[in-house]
Amino acid sequence: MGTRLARKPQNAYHHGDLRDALVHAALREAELGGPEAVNISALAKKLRVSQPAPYRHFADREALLSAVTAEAFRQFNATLRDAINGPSKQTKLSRFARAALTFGLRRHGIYRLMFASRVMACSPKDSELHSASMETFGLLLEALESPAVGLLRERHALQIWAALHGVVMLAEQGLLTGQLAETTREELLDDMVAQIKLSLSLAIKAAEQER
Amino acid sequence: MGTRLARKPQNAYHHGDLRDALVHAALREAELGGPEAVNISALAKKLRVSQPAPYRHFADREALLSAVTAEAFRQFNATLRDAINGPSKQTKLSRFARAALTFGLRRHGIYRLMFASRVMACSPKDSELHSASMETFGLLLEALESPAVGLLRERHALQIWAALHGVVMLAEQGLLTGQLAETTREELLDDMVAQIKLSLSLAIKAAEQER
DNA sequence: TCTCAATGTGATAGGCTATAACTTTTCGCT
DNA sequence: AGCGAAAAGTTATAGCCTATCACATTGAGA
Repeated sequence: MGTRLARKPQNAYHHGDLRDALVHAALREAELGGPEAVNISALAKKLRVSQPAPYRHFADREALLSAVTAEAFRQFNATLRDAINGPSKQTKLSRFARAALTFGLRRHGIYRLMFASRVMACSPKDSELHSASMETFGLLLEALESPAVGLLRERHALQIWAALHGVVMLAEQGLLTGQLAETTREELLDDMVAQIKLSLSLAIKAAEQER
Repeated sequence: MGTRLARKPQNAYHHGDLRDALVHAALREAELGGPEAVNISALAKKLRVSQPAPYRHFADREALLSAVTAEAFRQFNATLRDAINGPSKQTKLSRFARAALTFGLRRHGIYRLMFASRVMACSPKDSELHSASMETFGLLLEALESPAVGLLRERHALQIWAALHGVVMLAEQGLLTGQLAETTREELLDDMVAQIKLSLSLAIKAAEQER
C-alpha cells in the first residue's frame, strides 16, 4: 500500500491510474489535516503529474473530496464489519461502538471529512458516497441485534448512532480531556451503550404488553 | 441590527468600529455557508473598506474565525439561558435540549463553525472563545438539576451533551430526514433525555446504597 | 493503419490571503 | 493648543490555489 504507481505504462506521459492515486493520496492528506488540507496542486506535484492533470478525472475539488469521502466510508465500513464479526466476550454493539470511536479518534481528519463537512449534505442520493454511508447504517443495525422491528429498531439505531457520534466529536474537540480522566471516553461509551440497551428492552416489553 | 455602521466618524478614512462590524458580517456569512464561506476580501468590499483593512484588526483569517466563533458561543449561551429560565411545564433539561437542537438546525452554518471546525481545537485556553464555551458547559450543568455531585454529575452532563450533539450533527447531515417522520428529531431527543435522567437516578441510588 | 477518445502538458486568468510601504486620523501628554 | 506616536486605512504587489484553454501524446478499436 505504498505510493500508488502506474499500472502498465510506467513509461511517462500516462500515469496509468491517476484517479485512484489521487483519491488515496488525498485521503492521506485529509487524515492529518481534514478536508481543508486537500490541495490539488500539491497532490499533482507529489504524483509527478502536471497541475491540471487531476481535472481530467474530477470536475473540481468538491468532486475529488466526494470520492475521497466515499473511500473513507468504505474503510470505515470494513473496520466496523471486522469489529462486528471478530470474536469477543462483549456484545456486537459494544464492539461496534468501540471500533467507531477508535476510528474517529485515530483518523480524526477523515472522520471530520465524513461527518462534519458539507460533502455528505451536497452529494446526490445515487452517488457511491451515499450508498457507502447507507452501508454504515446497515452495519449499525446488524450490530444492534435488536429483536425490535420497523421504526422502533431504527429509532434505537439512530439513538446509538447519535450518542456515539457525539462522543467522537467531543473527544476530537478535546472536550473530554480536561478535568476528566483518560479512561472517560470508553466509560462514557459503555454507559451509553448500556443505557440504550436498557431502554431498548423496556420499549420492547411495552410494545409486547400492547399487543 | 442592520449593517454595522461607523459610530462617530462617519466622515471617511476611519470606519469607526471595523472590528466589530467584521465579526458580525462574518457571522452572517457563516450562518449560511459555514466557516468556508467567510471571505475576507468580500467582507471588506461589503463594509466599504479596502481589502487589507481587516488585517489591522485580525492577524489572519483564523483569528477572525476565532472571534466569530466566540461571538457565536455568546449568542448560543444567551439562547440556552433564556430556555433554562423561561417558564414551561417541561424540565429545564428538556428545554435546554430543545433550544440547543433548534439553534443547531436553524443556524447550522454557525453550529458547524462552533463544533465541527478546527477553530475550537486550535484556540488557547485563555481565549475569549474558550471561556465562552466553558460557559455553555456551565449552563448544561445548571440545566441538569442533578443532585449528583462531582464526577458523576460531570459524566452525566457529558453524556447529555454528546447525545444532543450527535442528534444535531446527524440532523444537519440530513440523516434523520429519510425514512423517518418529521417529528423524529424531537422524539429522539426526548427519548435520550428521558433515558439519561433514568440512568442518572439509578446511578444516584446505587451511590447511596454504597454509602 | 487510421482515427478518435482518453489522458497529460504548458500557458494563463482570476480569486483570496497576506505583507510592505506610505497616508491620514485620533489621542494622550506637556 | 499643539506635537508626536500609535491606530487604522490605502495602494501596490507577491504568492498560492483553482480552474480553463488550446495543444500534444498515447492506446484501443474499426
